Amino acid sequence: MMTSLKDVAKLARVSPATASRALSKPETVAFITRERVTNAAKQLSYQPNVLARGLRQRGSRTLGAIISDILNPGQATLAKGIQDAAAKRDYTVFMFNTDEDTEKERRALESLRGHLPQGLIIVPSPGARENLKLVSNLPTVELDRSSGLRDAHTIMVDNVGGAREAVQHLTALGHKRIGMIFGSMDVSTAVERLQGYREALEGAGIAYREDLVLSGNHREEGGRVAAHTLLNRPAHQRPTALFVGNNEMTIGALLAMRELELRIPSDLSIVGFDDSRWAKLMQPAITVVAQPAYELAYLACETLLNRLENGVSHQTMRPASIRLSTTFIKRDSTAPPPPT
Amino acid sequence: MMTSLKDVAKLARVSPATASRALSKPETVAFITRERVTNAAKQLSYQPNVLARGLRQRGSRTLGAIISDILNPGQATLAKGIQDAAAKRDYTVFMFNTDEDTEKERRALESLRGHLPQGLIIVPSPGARENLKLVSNLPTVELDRSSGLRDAHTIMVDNVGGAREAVQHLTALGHKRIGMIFGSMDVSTAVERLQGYREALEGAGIAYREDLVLSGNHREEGGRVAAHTLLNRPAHQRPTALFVGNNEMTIGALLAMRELELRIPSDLSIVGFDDSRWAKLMQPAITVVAQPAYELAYLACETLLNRLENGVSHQTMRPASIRLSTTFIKRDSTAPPPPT
DNA sequence: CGAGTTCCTGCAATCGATTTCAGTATCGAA
DNA sequence: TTCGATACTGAAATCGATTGCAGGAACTCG
Repeated sequence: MMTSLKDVAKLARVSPATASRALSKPETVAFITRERVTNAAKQLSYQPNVLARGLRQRGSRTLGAIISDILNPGQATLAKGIQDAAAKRDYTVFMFNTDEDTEKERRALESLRGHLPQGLIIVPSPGARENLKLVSNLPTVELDRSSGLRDAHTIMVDNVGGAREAVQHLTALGHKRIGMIFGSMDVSTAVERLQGYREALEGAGIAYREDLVLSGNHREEGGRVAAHTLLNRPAHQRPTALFVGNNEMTIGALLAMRELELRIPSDLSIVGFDDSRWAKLMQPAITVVAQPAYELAYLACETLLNRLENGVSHQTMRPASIRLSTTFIKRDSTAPPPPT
Repeated sequence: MMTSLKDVAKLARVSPATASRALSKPETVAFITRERVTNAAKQLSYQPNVLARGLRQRGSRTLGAIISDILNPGQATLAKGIQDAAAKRDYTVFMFNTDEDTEKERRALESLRGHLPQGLIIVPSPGARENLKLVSNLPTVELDRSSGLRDAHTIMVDNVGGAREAVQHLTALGHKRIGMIFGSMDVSTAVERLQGYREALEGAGIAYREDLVLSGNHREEGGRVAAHTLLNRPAHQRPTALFVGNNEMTIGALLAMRELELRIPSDLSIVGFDDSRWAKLMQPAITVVAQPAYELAYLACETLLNRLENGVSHQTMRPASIRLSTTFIKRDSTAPPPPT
């Protein structure tokens, strides 16, 4: 049913070769011939077969994108940014989800490989370093996190700075016992945010205490458990403020606080990482470190496409590492600590 | 340096033809030969070129999916359901976003067409009826909404029943003036939910009043404006309860109520359509009609794949229309109306 | 007018996997 | 021992678009 280039050529009374050139390299074909071909193509509503073209040209205008969890609004925003940027340059995207699962990531990469994408944008899972060997000569940009690969291009936010600013805000309010719930040690963003937390404490002359820092494993339930553990102590030992490393765990922390009947911000101040709809809808509205997720993803995709279209080899190009800065948004969930 | 089937064949000392058969139709090849081939394939970590295969077989194991807005958590859930179902059967998915824009939808379909997908799952935009002609012989399943095409397969929820149940809950509490914010008349779900609202009112012997029903155009801002208009009246004319047609508009309505300083549920009861994280996190938690979005999408994809693999022709198969039921979740945002 | 360009077009090869068709080897039965 | 059936294997065509190369026409310039 699909009309092929041969049909167009026949209708335009030229060879398939000429038809092909008329459509994709118009300047190499005489004006009048070109007209005949384009008309024929329009008349038959010809659509080139991407598979055939891709086979010959070794790769179609296709990108792979691997994100960690489409249900997380932040990641969904990344997905949208990638797609919009790709669509604008007339690329299509194969999108995969890993659910933070290294094995799923591997399968996604294998499946992707057969489609011969021109490039890859990935939010690397903890095991990405190994997995990415599967596609070692595919131009790749790492988004939001770093896999730790030596010559990778990465587009991330300034996690250290964002975390530092958040915790500085808390110390400036007079908090001394500030807890943190971070993701996990095998994800670079979590490590960096923890680093920012430590730097801010140090800057305020507050000693780092291991018992105030727990992993929440990036998920709501982990955040709830961690917060419960941190906060379920007598008032004089309990942290007076909490810094939470991502949006899902922040929800968990809020649930834990409700279970323990702690009030915000009178009993406890809280700052989250990642802004979201509900953060400003809550009462009180949650103070957060906002990330420019859409811009980040858009930029990652553009970076990749520029690299592809300039024909710069993956190998020779010096790895670029771009950091966008975060925005601190003060709302109503932070206040001076309760009087002792 | 993609390894091709020819390389595998050479290493296994067989012809490419045999190598191909050994991998895809094992029973037609002698055991010992098959072993040699599979070993060679593993050794070279051979990955078939989907483009070449797709070219020859006229179509790769690829599906198209078009959803309306990946940033809406409900739609993101649909995306995930589709992907999981497809991955389980070893299909890959081209995912597109329309942002409810008919023109974007058209471009997505055109782009998709060139990739020769085996099938399509679509959340139709208002203009889908026209756009879908572009791919008229592609097996298609409509998800969540109906385009109105005669012989379409659709997988939706029971919007009428869900809305009816929500409004019955309100009438049972004693509400008489119940407002509704619906999406728009050109989207089937919105029309059906409005229908359910009318049926529930009728069942309770309450007259339908046009001035209590406004369109919010599916978006947060539309919902806010509509709610503001409905609620900005003296207490004795103001609705005592509000039924909102989707999650985004519910957020808008909540913002409007905050602007007008109306308290939930003492001044006003509210029921939303679509459950979400924040609905149960809010204080008070919001009563909603929940949709089985993941199941819906998973089922849509399975339906499509079954149809494909049973080789049932698109034309002859009688159109299936599946409805899943919604779940009413009573939380704390509904209560009897304030005494007059 | 002839040689050298320039411009345009078509032939045929190519990408990688699948599949038809024909050919060889093996085995059982007569 | 020979014939036919069965089981495997390989050569070559095919899918649809692109592209290197060669050839013909037209045009320029001496």
